[in-house]
Amino acid sequence: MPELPEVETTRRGIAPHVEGREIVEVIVRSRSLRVPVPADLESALIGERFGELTRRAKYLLLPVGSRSLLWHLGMSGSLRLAQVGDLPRKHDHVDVVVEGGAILRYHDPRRFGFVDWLATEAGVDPRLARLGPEPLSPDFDGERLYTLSRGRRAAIKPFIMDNAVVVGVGNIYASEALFMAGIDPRRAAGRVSRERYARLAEAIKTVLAAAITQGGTTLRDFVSGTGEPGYFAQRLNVYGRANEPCRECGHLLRQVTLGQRASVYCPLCQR
DNA sequence: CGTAATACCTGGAGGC
DNA sequence: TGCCTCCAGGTATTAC
Repeated sequence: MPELPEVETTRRGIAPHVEGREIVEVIVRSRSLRVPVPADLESALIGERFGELTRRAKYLLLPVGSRSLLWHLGMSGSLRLAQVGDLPRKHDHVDVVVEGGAILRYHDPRRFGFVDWLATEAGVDPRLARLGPEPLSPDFDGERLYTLSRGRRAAIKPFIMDNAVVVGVGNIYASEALFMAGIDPRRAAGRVSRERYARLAEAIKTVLAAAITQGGTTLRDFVSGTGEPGYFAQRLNVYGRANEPCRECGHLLRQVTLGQRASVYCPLCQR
């Protein structure tokens, strides 16, 4: 479900309802997420207040007292606001109830996501330590892509989805950015020019920023923290459109598999 | 080191 | 209706 725009949309939706609020109850219905829910989660959270919510890559960081929660939505997770009295549905694994009656409710059918303590001792949390730059920051540009890609024979699409290269670019937005930049997703990363990488970096920024503005992409059931769907799906040019006509040239879009992921592209517009 | 394959888990869609 | 296979927005680990 969530790539960077969906996680950012979630953060923006829930932040005003939980920041500065005291946690009054924690309900864990299933502890078996990708990382087991910490045994002390309930006891450690009650009585603390949420600090300012931030995001790094597709991770949400929620400060509580002297520590922070590291929350990842995995493939099918969502973090939504509910109210005391709203009955939990199947796969609603964790509720964090704050003063005033708002509930931060974690739903995740596939359980690829997790909530865990951010490591504080011994420096940086290993899950964040090796991440590349944020795609919307000035630290990310075509020059970085060009430099890191020299000598790489793997396809450019899995290359830009590598978190060590740049974070937050998942299957949807990698596909869309490559279309916008006119680059064939199968092309070897090391065989793309500096000029084309400059264009690709701009395309990644443009696509992600537009998706955030639209509230993310709702394919099946993504909803923001406040329950609204994202409207970027209407803007998708290639993702999910195999065998449909290219919006630019009319040629039928083709699907191949790269790095175990479906990749749709236009054989005429992308070279 | 880079690259590819695999594993984690559930549910929806489509074929029969 | 049911059973089967395939596919899905992510990431960590393993094996070359």
